[in-house]
Amino acid sequence: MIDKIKVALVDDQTIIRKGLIKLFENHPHIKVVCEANNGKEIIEWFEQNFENNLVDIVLMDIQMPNMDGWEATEILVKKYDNLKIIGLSSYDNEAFIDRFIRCGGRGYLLKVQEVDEIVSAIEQVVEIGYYLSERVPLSKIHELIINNEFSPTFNTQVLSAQEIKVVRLICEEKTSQEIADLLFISKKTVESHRDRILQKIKARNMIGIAMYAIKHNIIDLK
Amino acid sequence: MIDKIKVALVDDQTIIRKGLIKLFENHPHIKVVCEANNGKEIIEWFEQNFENNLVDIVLMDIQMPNMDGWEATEILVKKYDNLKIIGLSSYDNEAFIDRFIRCGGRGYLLKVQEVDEIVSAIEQVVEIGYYLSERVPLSKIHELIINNEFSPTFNTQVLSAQEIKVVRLICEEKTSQEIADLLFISKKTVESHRDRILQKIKARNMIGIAMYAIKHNIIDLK
DNA sequence: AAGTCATTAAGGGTAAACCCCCAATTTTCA
DNA sequence: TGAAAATTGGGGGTTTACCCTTAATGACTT
Repeated sequence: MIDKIKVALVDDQTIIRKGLIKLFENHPHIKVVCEANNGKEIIEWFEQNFENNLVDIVLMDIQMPNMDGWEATEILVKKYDNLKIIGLSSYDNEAFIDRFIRCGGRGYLLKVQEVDEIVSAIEQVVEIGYYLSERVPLSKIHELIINNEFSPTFNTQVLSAQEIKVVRLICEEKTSQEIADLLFISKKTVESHRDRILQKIKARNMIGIAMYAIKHNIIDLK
Repeated sequence: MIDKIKVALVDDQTIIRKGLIKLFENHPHIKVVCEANNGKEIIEWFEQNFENNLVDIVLMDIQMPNMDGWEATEILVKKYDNLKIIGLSSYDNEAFIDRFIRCGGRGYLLKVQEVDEIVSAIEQVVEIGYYLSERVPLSKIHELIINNEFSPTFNTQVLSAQEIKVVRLICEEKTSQEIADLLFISKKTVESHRDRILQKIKARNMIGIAMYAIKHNIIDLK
């Protein structure tokens, strides 16, 4: 008999983790070999436990404290060649999916999808290397392979590191002068950054920046 | 032997629903008698199935399409006296919790909490009528009972209807003049509203208004 | 009947945001 | 290595946001 597919679960929501474990408990093809609360934990687990092929598939939540699913996926696929990671998120957001695939993810599942879909996604990734759905069509995978983007590039393709710092401070209700003082640059530079951000994301004003920041997970809602 | 506690599950995420059902499958005190995808579905289910005491406890997700958990809770507790509803959310947000308790909820659980906590929350609500935690302390329940607020009052206690209209348009990157034209009032009136909103919610600028709107569910992130 | 609050509206002032222009330096990448 | 992008900074302009004040009307409450 063929070995079961060895799956690692990464999700901060205990209910999801424990629920999936129960659901896979007597499954003929799938075995859960590891669970982690967040990105940091799964990376630590791999550092302590990685021998060849201990894990085939990681089911990775995206929104997590202590390292999100994008960052963790980026790090893990770089380090462990055979590892294939499937995203698992509440948000059907194209920017989220795009970023996840660019981070090296092989598929993207929504938490509203049926349990059977998760199983077939896992099996499909093991068999053909990626999971196709309406959300991640073949054309997108193709495009990414052709453009050699099947490896980490951040959502910084849009905003640069400094621009993201400015965005974060704007979202904290800071004025340009205050941001300038905090970043040790001139007010004029902050204004340059702000204007460039507005252009890049096609926003009219700082409200648009705030909305963009939330949608693209640049800031946390707490 | 005492009857099992009859629980209804309301959550749009299939994984959560199916996971909880599996987890409660062989539980000695708990029996899942109904599952629903959203607020609308659970209300329809009750309309079709309600005979005395078919359900003891509803585990109600808050963020759902087709009627959220607040609205559904408000409607159900009004209609079915013995029904007790526990909130189940991803967000540890005081405004969310407050609103849920004001809608008639008896407790609030986070999806990151342990499965055992869910079980004891259910048992506690059956025994003493509400579930206490650090998030919903006794003082808050007390306060609500004393002020006779253990029934629906909306988050409109803070912002008025017109103010909320202004907030929504601000979040769409509209200027005061544009909002004035859309609401058929003068620009100066819009500025009055805006200034009053800033005072009420203790914000410095429109970014603060946008953040408030998101946190308090005045606008949707889509 | 008095008080509170929502809604409407206005005057006037300062500061900040917004929108062009330009340009030097450094970093990054093909 | 050479081009592109990021980072920095400035001049100068218009518009908007922000902050203060006042005030009339209507609706709801005690």
